[in-house]
Amino acid sequence: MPPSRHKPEDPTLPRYRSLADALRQTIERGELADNSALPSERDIAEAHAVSRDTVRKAVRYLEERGVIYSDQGRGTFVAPALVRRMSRFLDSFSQDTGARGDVPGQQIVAIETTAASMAIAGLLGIAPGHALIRIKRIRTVNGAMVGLQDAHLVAVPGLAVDRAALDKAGSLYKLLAEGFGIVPAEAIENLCAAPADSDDAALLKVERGSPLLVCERVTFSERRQPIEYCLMKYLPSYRYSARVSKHSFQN
Amino acid sequence: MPPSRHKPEDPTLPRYRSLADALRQTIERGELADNSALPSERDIAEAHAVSRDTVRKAVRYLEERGVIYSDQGRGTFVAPALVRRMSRFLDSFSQDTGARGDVPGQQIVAIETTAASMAIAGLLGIAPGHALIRIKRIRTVNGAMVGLQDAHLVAVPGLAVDRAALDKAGSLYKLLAEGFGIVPAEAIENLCAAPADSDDAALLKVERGSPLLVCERVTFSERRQPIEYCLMKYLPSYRYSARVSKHSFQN
DNA sequence: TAGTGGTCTAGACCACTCG
DNA sequence: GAGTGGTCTAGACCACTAG
Repeated sequence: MPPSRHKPEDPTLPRYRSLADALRQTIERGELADNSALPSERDIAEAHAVSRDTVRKAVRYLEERGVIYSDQGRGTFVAPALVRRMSRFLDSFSQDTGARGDVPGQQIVAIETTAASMAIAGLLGIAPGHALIRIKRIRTVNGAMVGLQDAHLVAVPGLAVDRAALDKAGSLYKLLAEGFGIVPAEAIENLCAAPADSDDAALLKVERGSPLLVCERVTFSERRQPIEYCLMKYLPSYRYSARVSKHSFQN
Repeated sequence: MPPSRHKPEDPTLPRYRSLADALRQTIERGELADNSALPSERDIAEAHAVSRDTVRKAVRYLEERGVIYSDQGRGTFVAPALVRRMSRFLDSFSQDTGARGDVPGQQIVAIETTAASMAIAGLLGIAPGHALIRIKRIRTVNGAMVGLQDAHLVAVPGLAVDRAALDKAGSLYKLLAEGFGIVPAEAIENLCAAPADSDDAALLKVERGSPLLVCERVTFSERRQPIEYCLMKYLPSYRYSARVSKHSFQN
């Protein structure tokens, strides 16, 4: 058994993840220009004393995240910075904007218990009238208002959300994860434009009828149980970003 | 060598893809309920006379598309229909709406050659003033107007787009692929709400200032060369859908 | 023709879940 | 403890690209 000189920072991290992190760092350090070729998978395997299959896992991991791309028969290449920086992930508003170097904030408008309407019940796969915890907030970035979030949590025994706990956690998802072990794994989102109604206008301090970006989200737990329905309305200053890849399509 | 009863419809399709298609069909036929467990990977491997690794590739393929999900130590399960039907893919407007059973259409407003502004040049990684082919269209679904698309193609030798060819192909991406071998592989998108300006208002027959969903897209070829910048403005009736997964995030 | 990524195999061990 | 998915290996062959 050849002694591996590979020293994973986190001993629990699988080898292909360590390798992927190492490769990503090499790229982000600027040692490889955009669209330049990485060493071949066989060379990387030898250099890091791992099997080629492990290299392929690392390569695939980075490819899914838009960091590199492979061409059969040609090689593997560094994705242009514009693509590399982009990756759409399920994340709380707080982490999402935090990752851009901005400071997220919130003003809690209301927390109340309600009953699910037919529309929301249908989306969440629960019975109409099922208890929901509704959390309405104004979101801010660097102190400036950017939009409203109206979350409807599926009430489950033991789940309780109050102002103090939410303020302390700063993020609803963080509170759910750390306080109740509820971890979002997947979500579907639906976006469209819509005019501000009187409530929106009052809260966001814009005129009634002015344009808002409306995003509806249904979030699922790791076991694909519906967690929440969230209706978000953002001012025009807010940007929603996505990376779309051909591989997501079936051919 | 045990005789495999597996008969791939397309002989060029890799085994894991055939297997994935077979599994997907089993699910879509309704033989497996939402959140019910699939057979274990080892059982599937034996049943289909392939190695477990091939099964894992098929499982992963479907997992990425939101069709199934795996839990370590528990098993692999059918994703709920709501998630299953959702997958965001890079596609032409035509295929995108066609996949929903609607009939896409277009009215070509203008096709002209322009010079890249600094803003667009920066996004596309080309020099300001570089030639662009601008294609402005009104998009329709089932005959009803849904929005505007203003595409700016990076001009390359031999590339020519005219009304007749575009009308015939029906889709710009189809024309690019079949006519010029230019195949989009990846794109980044940026969405926000904005009020209609006078041009938008006139073309879309709405009032000036009424809300539109604005989507900016930069598309890249398989070799990550910028292909186009496209500015899209949609009426509130248009829905943009996305599936967001935790796996896209780095932890 | 040489080198690349893409697929496939057979086997091993680990981490996790659950009865 | 039995069964599951997750990782890893070593080797093989294929499909494709390029000089």
